Amino acid sequence: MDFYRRMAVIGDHIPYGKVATYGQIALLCGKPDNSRQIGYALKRGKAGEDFPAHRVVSGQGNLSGAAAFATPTLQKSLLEKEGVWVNEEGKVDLKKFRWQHTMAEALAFNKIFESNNI
DNA sequence: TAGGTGACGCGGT
DNA sequence: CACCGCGCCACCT
Repeated sequence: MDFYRRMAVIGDHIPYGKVATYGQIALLCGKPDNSRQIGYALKRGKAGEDFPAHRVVSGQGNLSGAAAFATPTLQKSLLEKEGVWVNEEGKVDLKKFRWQHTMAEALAFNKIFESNNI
């Protein structure tokens, strides 16, 4: 199974104006313990150019920080542009803005993985 | 080949 | 709240 290709599929479905956590994406990829690999993949562009990296935050709602983007405030501005509030600490309220993916969506991803053999 | 390092997460102290 | 420790694993030294 191709973790990064699965990740790219998920990235296509993270809704505009919502965020997903590393762990959530790892889970949807079928590897619940591989949250570290999500960060690694984003850093190296392994999930493709189209992946909405700015919509990925930690399990506590923290943005990735200055190092991960071209400018220290890029992720924040990208999120705010889509209506996601980011507080002074560089954190988003997950209760409000986390992508609440449904079980049906998770199953749909599995079907996509299956039919594409990834 | 062994050991260290992360855009992480969870549990414990 | 802060700071461990551990699991995880692709990639470096």
